Amino acid sequence: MSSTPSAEVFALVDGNNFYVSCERVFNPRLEGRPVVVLSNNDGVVVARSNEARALGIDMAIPVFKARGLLRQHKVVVLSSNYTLYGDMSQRMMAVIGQFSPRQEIYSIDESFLDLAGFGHLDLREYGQEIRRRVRAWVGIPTCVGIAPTKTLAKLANHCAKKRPEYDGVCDWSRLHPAQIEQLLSTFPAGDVWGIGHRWGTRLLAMGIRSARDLALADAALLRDRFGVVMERIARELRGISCLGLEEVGADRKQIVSSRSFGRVTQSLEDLQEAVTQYTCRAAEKLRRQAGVCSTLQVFLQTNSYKPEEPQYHPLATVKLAAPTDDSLRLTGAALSGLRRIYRAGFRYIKAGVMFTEIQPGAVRQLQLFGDDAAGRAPGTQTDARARLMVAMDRVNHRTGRGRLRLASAGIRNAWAMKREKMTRAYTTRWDELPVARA
DNA sequence: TCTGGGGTCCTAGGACCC
DNA sequence: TCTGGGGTCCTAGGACCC
Repeated sequence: MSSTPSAEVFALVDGNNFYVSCERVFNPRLEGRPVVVLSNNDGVVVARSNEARALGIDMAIPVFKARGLLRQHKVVVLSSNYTLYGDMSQRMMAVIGQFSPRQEIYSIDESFLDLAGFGHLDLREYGQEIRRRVRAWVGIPTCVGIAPTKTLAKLANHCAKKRPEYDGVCDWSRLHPAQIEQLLSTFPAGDVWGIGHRWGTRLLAMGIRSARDLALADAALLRDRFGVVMERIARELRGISCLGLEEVGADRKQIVSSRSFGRVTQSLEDLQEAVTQYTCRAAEKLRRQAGVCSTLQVFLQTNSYKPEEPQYHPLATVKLAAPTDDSLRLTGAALSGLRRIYRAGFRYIKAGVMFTEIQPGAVRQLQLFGDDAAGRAPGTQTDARARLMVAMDRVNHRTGRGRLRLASAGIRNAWAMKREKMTRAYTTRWDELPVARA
């Protein structure tokens, strides 16, 4: 594939089977065994060891569908320990960051490095050094893909992982044109970064099967049928860099807190408890990034896996009088939205709260007609509230989430997520997990 | 019986304005 | 027969990612 020479060089470093690898660091007996890690609610498989993958356990498969395979092969089943994975991620990213002045942390287990200007080095050897250091210092096995565009770096990373001859590092620029040809033509278009299930199917229908087909496809046609995103992907496959490194850990533009219930509920009281808790959780995240929010959304969902039941997926948008990070105000707004959309007679399985229109707290607009203008010294009540929020966050951080909570969060929480089933056989493993301490 | 949660970006279409 | 046109803002929804 001919490509316009690009001055850019990206490395994509990612942890192999990251969640499983984190567990193995603290429990070496898991080495060599099939292991899966489940989603937050023990609902679906979100990580698999190579051994589990070889057994045909698919990613994102619901646990109840995989139960037979899991039992038959004595697969070790673990609930997610996001505290552990988050901590391991930070350590891993810090080590990887030593290898370039510019790093983008793309996800919990993936990081792009800017290696432009490192041309004097043997980048394959450099990649091996990254792998060795992360393995030695953090304990996580990684693979490295190096290429002139991020999309190709992802593809190279995939090759590094799947083809033993690369020994964990694939440097695109060191491949012969014939090798590149061969790699691209055997790589399914649907597996290219940015092509999901829907687009993959549509591409197939157009006769575009491989990454090579996609790279060679007519750009105007792609743009017309799919939009600029697809056009960019095709260009990136041709070696033309369209996606830059996004270095700054930008603040979230939206914050979501939502969760499925342990069992369906029809009661407004249950929903009020849930919405209160989700709003407070989102507000904590908002304060952590020192942001304020002026619009939020509340949504409810019935179980769409049961089409025979009446379906209702309402969404309410609530604008606040002034941007705020105050849990009480935000909860008041969320509950008013909830009352607007709640209808009796539906079996709700999930609720959620989404903060949108987030801005930095430093530029917060003063409320013209509100607490501050009500005859008190400016800022008095606002400041007291802010101090209360800080205190609440501190207590909850130290003593566990939800220790201090609003009354409307409730105590009974009959709807709360349960783990009874999955954990029946493996609940003890929680206790067996050594706890990582900084 | 049992199907995750938290993000981003882009686009189409309606409302509104001049 | 024929019913302005263009810009902007907002929202909902669709697609993708891990």
